[in-house]
Amino acid sequence: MNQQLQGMTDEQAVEIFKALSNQTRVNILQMLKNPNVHFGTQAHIVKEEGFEGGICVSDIRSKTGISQSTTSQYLAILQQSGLLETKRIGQWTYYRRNEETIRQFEQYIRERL
Amino acid sequence: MNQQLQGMTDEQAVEIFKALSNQTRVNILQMLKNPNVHFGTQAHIVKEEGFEGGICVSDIRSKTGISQSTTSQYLAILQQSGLLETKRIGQWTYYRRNEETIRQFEQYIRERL
DNA sequence: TAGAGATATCGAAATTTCTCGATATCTAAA
DNA sequence: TTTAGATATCGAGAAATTTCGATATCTCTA
Repeated sequence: MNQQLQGMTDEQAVEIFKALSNQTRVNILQMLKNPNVHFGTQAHIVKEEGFEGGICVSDIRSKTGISQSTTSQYLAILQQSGLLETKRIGQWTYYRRNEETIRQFEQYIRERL
Repeated sequence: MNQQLQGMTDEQAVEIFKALSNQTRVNILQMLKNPNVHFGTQAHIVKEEGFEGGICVSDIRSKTGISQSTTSQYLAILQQSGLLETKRIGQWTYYRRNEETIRQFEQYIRERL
């Protein structure tokens, strides 16, 4: 049975709940929903290289009020849960939402919770 | 602006994420979705007093493999987050899902996350 | 190849969560 | 009113999370 039919496991869902059990991490996910609104024209929003909408760590940090190391860790937690995807381009690491996981998470809540 | 239009706050949603960041508590919420399936005919499923579908703490405990005190605490966490509602009838405390909160939570995930 | 900027990782202290057994409280029944 | 059963609360030790500053690593450029 393939992943499309199977959907998300309970374990994956609990990892996502853990990732979201922190207001700052929820805020990060929400800000990345509309990068153009939350990050100004001076921000480095990726428009090429097949990673459109990606925002670099320091731009995200400047919106959160937490330290650089905590920002990096929070982004790793969100990425490991599947909610974000990441790509290194040059010296920057860009993060953006993984809409496919978010869609599966919505489906889990709707059908399995 | 009333609650219906306003929807759930970020703070309420984070409380729910915390409540669900534990596999046993997720299991409890899932079992309460279909009490007749998960709790046998010997279970005390409320059918009167306006609290249909409610299950008492000891029946829930017998399905979870955790201690009585932990079961009681987990149910309190779920109730305080709004996911469960509770009613004392005689010497039993019954818990059941609060489908209205769950619906608002689904809406939050869909529209705000 | 040395330096600067961006990000990741490490180590640690403070706080929170997990989970239990013991005990207290509440209710019905003898 | 004493007892028994159901549930809640308390106190505590172990584990996990939070969050930081310091430091390491990576990449571009001088």
